[in-house]
Amino acid sequence: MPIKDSASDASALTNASDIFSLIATGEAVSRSALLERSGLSRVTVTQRLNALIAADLIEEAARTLPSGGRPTRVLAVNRRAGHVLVANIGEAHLHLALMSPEPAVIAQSTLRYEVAEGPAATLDKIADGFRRLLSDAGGGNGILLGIGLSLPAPVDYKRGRVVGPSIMRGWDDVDIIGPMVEHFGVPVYVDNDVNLMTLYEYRRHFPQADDMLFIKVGTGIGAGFIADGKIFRGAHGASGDIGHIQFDSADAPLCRCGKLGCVEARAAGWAIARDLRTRGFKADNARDVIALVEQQVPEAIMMLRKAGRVIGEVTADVVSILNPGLIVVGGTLARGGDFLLSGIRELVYQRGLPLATRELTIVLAPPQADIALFGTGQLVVDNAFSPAGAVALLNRIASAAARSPTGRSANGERSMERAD
Amino acid sequence: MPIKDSASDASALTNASDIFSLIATGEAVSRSALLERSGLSRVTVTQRLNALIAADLIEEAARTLPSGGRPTRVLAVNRRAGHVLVANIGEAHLHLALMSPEPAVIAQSTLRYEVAEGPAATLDKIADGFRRLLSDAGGGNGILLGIGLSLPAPVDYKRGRVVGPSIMRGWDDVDIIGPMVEHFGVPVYVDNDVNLMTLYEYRRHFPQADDMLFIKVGTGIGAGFIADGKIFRGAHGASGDIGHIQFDSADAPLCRCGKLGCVEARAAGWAIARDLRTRGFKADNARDVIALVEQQVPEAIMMLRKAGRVIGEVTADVVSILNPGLIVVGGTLARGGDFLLSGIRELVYQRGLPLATRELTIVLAPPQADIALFGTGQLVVDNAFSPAGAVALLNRIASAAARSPTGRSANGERSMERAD
DNA sequence: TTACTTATGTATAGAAATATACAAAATGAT
DNA sequence: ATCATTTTGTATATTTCTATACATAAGTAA
Repeated sequence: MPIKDSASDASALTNASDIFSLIATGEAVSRSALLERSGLSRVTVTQRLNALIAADLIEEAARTLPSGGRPTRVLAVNRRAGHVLVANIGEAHLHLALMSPEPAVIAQSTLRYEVAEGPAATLDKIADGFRRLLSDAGGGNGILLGIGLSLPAPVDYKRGRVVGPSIMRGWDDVDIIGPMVEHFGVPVYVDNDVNLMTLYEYRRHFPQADDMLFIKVGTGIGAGFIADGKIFRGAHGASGDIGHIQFDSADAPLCRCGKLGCVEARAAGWAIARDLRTRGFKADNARDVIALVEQQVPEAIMMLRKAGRVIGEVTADVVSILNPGLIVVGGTLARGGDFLLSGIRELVYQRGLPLATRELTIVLAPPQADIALFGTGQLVVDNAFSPAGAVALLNRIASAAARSPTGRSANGERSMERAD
Repeated sequence: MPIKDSASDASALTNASDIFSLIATGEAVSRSALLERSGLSRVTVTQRLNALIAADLIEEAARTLPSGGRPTRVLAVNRRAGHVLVANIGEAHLHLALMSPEPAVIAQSTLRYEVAEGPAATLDKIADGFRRLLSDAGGGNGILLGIGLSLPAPVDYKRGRVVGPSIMRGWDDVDIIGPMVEHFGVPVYVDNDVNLMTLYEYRRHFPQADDMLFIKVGTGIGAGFIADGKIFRGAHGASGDIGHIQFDSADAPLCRCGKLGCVEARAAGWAIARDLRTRGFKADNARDVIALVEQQVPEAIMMLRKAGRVIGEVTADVVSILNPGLIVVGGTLARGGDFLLSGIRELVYQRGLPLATRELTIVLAPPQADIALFGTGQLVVDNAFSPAGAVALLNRIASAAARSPTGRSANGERSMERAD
């Protein structure tokens, strides 16, 4: 009865979201793990899993796990099953990428732009860039899982909007998700770049940490926080704004935010560059500072050390308040290594209570470019593979299949073959 | 077929945890809401709900909700279905209570004790006190939902142990849950008192807030934080330790923790009492300070105002880091009202970025004694009524019924009556 | 090779949940 | 009083899931 078969297959597929999510999030990598974690019966798991495999969403990996008996077959999301589109909006350029679910870059492009262009034109430019990436890459692989945008501003994540005045002039409270959904009809996520860097460091390098503080020390200073495995965003998406915590002192420098004595004005890339310029060096931003440090210029090294202690002071406060188990220091100035880190460590261990610091690890982020972009990809994939996201995804696939009566997927025959 | 009926009833009851949890947490108060929220069919919801009503766990409230048609019947947990036992361990006394699920006190007692007695003897003393409360109250109502302990020390909530050196000398890393479970065979929860005060303020007075910061200003200073509706506890349960954040200054006072310039040493009840004594007043703790403030003693008022500004300084940092939407100030010194609050407000709005403070509300906690004790009851009830807790609870009820073949509950007849 | 172990698939009967349809109840509005 | 409206209960046939049992697969260790 081929008709009934394909009907039950389709329902098995849309009901397979729990199975899919367990595999995709790595919570269960084998059939037996699926049985345990899902609480479903062996028959049901087998049936749903077969539907996922027939639809080419899940595949058996080549490797197996030793078990003492028959080796466990490892299940994984088919990396050609889907892709994501991400954009990192900087101050002077847009960095776009088509990514696989790992996430890894399939294709990318960089576009010039200025904040002055405003949100509508910029979002159109991004949509155009996305379409070009897709067509250049032959349409990508499989289904478009979702779209992500990284912005250098506070973002109300739930509403997907920039909140408050920021570098992104003209974007305050502008709807970003709406236009992008209209263009592509897939889930769209928007977040602050530091949050996304934090997410990527966590998921890629420190997945075992439950709580993690990420400190970005670049031209500006910001922090992101992972609590209980999730990004902590605060009430209005403005959490982690440690750059503008003030310290009193006689010579408190003026910050670009207009206040006196902010951490940024004492320790950010722009502040160090400012101080180096007064000493006759040529330096405009964090990259110039690091270049001087790498040339072993004593003044630059001294200032980086001093910046470390300033950041350490505020980090000690953060440690008292949040009690993280791990602190990861990234951003351009983190390339300065121990010159930056030693000062942070010094102040944190000096000021923190023994309890909060006795099992605290402070490390440098492994050097890697474009962390925010990868983090954006990770965010989209995490959402697509979450239980709720998986439901939506499989519904999307099912309705797409219903519209094109040529078959459920590119592999209609294969599913027939399996169904027998 | 009465035999089959009662068997299917029993299975309907243990499967009813999802329904129970929805009602108990207030997520669904009517049958139609249950249908929507659970995603189950009408028949299934009706069957499970009947099992819960037959077991006297859920009842129909007298009031109904207008709907335009037939009024909606309101469902609620039968307040006589269960009770909790809670203990607040202070520095010189144990405060025990038997509570209903609201939570409201059914019976209570206060026992003298000293920290020097050590954990084993203290836990025995608590268990004895609990048993006396139970027998005095005629065994409480219904099933014992769980037990909760509030401690004036950092607690690793997941492990249920005090972590690090603290006022609770001798308790570091001692198993608390094990002995109590052995005594009573029910779930046991242990948490820090400030966290529990935070939980109660949130659930009772500000349930609509997603993110909330609670600052306790008493003899000591501490903070608790609600993130996304849950207590945020940090990696080792030491989050919220704002009392020992340091500010540099020429005259930095010595803190009882051994460091210089801590917030506590400048603004806590013990520090104000210390300063009042040097001026010839008699004051030992926060209560004495408030007594002087209420007598309009100018020096006391001045010092409370100053303390407010110190707390405001550290609160401004917390706001930058966490970006809460609501700050609630409680503890003994909060009875000082605006004398304390104005300084906090002043510094927070002065130092915080516009974005973080533009929708920030800072309020006093409504005066109420024993908030920590109520918070402990709330914690136990919240856990018992959570989806996972409801599963365990109903299993416990089912196995208790299986052991006593006289009936599922005290109301066997009634369930028969309903079954027909 | 053979025995042992764990992983995995499937047939069958039975249990549980659903969809659908209808009926009855309880209120306000006309 | 009658009607419209919403809530709530239940009977029926059907679908879906489970439990149980058995069979087979694919390694390791003797």
